[in-house]
Amino acid sequence: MTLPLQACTRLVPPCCAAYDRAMEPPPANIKDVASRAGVHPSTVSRVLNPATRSMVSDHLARKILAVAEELGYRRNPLAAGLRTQRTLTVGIVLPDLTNPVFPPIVRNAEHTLGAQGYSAILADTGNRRRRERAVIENMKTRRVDGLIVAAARRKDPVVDDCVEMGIPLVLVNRTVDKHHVPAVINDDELGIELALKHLLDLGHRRIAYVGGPQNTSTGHTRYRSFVELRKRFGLAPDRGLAVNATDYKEAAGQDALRRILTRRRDFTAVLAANDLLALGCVDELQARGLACPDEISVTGYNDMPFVDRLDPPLTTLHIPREELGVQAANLLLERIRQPDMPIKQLRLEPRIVVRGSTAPPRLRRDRFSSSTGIAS
Amino acid sequence: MTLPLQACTRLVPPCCAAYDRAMEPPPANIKDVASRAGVHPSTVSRVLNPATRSMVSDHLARKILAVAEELGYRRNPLAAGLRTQRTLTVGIVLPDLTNPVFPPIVRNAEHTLGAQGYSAILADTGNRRRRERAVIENMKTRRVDGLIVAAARRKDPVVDDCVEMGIPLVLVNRTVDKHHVPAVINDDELGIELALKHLLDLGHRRIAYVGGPQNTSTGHTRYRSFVELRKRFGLAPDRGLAVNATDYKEAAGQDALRRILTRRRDFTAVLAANDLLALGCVDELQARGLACPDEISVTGYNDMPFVDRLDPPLTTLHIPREELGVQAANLLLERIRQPDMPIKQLRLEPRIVVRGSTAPPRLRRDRFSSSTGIAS
DNA sequence: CCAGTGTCTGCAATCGTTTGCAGAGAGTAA
DNA sequence: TTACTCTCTGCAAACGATTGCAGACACTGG
Repeated sequence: MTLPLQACTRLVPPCCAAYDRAMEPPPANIKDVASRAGVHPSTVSRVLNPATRSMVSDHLARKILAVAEELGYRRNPLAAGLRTQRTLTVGIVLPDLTNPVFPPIVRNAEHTLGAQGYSAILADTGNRRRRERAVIENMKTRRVDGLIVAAARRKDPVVDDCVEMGIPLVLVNRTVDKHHVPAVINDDELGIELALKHLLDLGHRRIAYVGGPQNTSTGHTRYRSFVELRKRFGLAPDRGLAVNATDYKEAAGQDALRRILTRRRDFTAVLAANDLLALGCVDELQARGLACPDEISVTGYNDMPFVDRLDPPLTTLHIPREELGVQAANLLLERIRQPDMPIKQLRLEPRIVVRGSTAPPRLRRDRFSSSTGIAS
Repeated sequence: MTLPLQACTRLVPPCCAAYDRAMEPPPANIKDVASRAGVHPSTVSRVLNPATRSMVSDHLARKILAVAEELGYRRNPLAAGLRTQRTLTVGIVLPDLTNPVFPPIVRNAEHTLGAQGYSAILADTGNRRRRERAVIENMKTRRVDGLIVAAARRKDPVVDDCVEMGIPLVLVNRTVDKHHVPAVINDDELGIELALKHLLDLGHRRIAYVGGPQNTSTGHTRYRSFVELRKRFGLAPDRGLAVNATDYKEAAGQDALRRILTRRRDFTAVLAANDLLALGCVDELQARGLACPDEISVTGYNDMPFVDRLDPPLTTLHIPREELGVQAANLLLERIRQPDMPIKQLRLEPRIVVRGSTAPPRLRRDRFSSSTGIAS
């Protein structure tokens, strides 16, 4: 006869686990509950798992639940995850948490995930591809059940890998060029149309465009929409009035507008692809002594928190940030639970919020022609 | 003789694990590496673990590493965590991610943790105690190695529990009344002193105070500092000019100032305990047609992103947000690795940033006396 | 009384690592 | 040759839960 398998000496954990240093006993085990209730661990497991709960008689189940409660039993997610390959954990990957667009999305995603028992592990890539790859790799080895990615590029091999490996994944805010990746994004075409219409309605005709990085779907779509909508609205194409920034940051926006201003000064409005870019534009105008909106109007995109209190208050496109987070989370949960559902893409509608940074154009011929001689 | 223990049929995982649906083989495990290298799994484990690496001969180690590389082996953190009781995971608990103070803290904390192999589980309590308890409970059952808590109340039983259980924990931004909890906070006394001095230097004498919730350490300390510093600077105590808001939000700040304004109108400046409160104050002034800073100056606290571009640009106290995150993370790592080190509290110094919301006071006697009759 | 049916519970293997212990083997000294 | 060290590697028992399988048991109908 070999050693008894269940020699009941609970080994003290090998290293300095937290409860090792306190007086606390180790948290109760499924085995503890079982022996206290006089049943087998497997029965306890079945009672505690909603899906198998019906397998055990009501009377016994009630008793087991009582004992579990009494002992303060908590399921160990590591052990369970090891066995089931499910961790009730999802990864959230952001390009830049300090961009005020993202906190509301993250917050709402986290809430709705949490309500279903999922925890969110967060990573900020700082807009760097290397880091994106690294954090997603890390999340994969941590066996997350799914990913919410807000940092996607249009061509994103990391995302492709995840899709190929069958890891449930939902893109939010930005998407990739390939179809068939679930995503919750904004209707950027509509957004640009609203902004452009607004400017046209005010009477602007020469409208500059400061776009976002073309390797993001938002940057690309907004730019393309701008170009096409100009055509549709009967404006002549005018390449010189559009510059795409390399980054969704103020400095990049300022830089882009500066590049436009070095060659042209005959526009009366700037349509920016993002609030931060718009702020950069406002900075550049200010630096050159051009009044906004009196001389040049500016519009943004995203309606970040606090842009309503800026000087001037920014006319921009409001996107349903909370909704983006909630929907992304729900879509992900759906994919986790039913991986074979057809792939959904949600496109949420922005609405324009008119504030102080836009106004009808004023004739600036004089100023333009007089300043043109000394333009650097 | 019983069944051979290592019957080599890898069981297909019971449920629809990700790689189950793709063509991918299951990721290599330590046993695969071992058999491919012709050694025992334990040897592989020792090679892969830096602490035990020296136990195995260099030659063999090199070979094993090569095989691991070749098979694309990745340690399974669930299994390792189950065994070692360490998860390389820490929880970050926030009161409100949409408060712009927190993203930079989180971001930097996450980065420095990530550099050491730790992942961050994020939870936003929405400022609710119930949720705080719930998320921390959840993190504990997930066996996080430590916690960074930015949502602490002055009396916080949840925090006490963690400390008592010996779970490594670091408070950030806010602390608790009890001593001996590691924390990285601001020197609020200094901050209030700088703000008050600034206002005094400008010539203000009747200074209202809009404070934060008194159940937070920041709210409490800033209020107390304000009261004491008034005394120290020779101003008579004046209870009627100070109101503490119930929340660090604009609406609460506006409300607080409204309450002051119903009884008093003889102050020339408002010192707010937080930027959001300050914004609320500005709103209230605006609503009453009182010009800021011409009639009443306002100061904030935190130097949130974008308050420099507001109308008016907010005079406020800049806190080293990035530093807060980095230091909190480092302090936590230190505590995780050396739980018996003496407890540290870091107090970082704010500096004042003077902007457009403060100006010298103007005599408003006339206005005050004329309006006092019709004050609601 | 027996066979058949259905419900409930227990058994034991398994997920992938870690680690105390012991044994294998090489080397040295007597 | 024997005994004794010392270094390195293997063994096997954990960690805590899940689950396919089969057995126990009660009950029914013939």
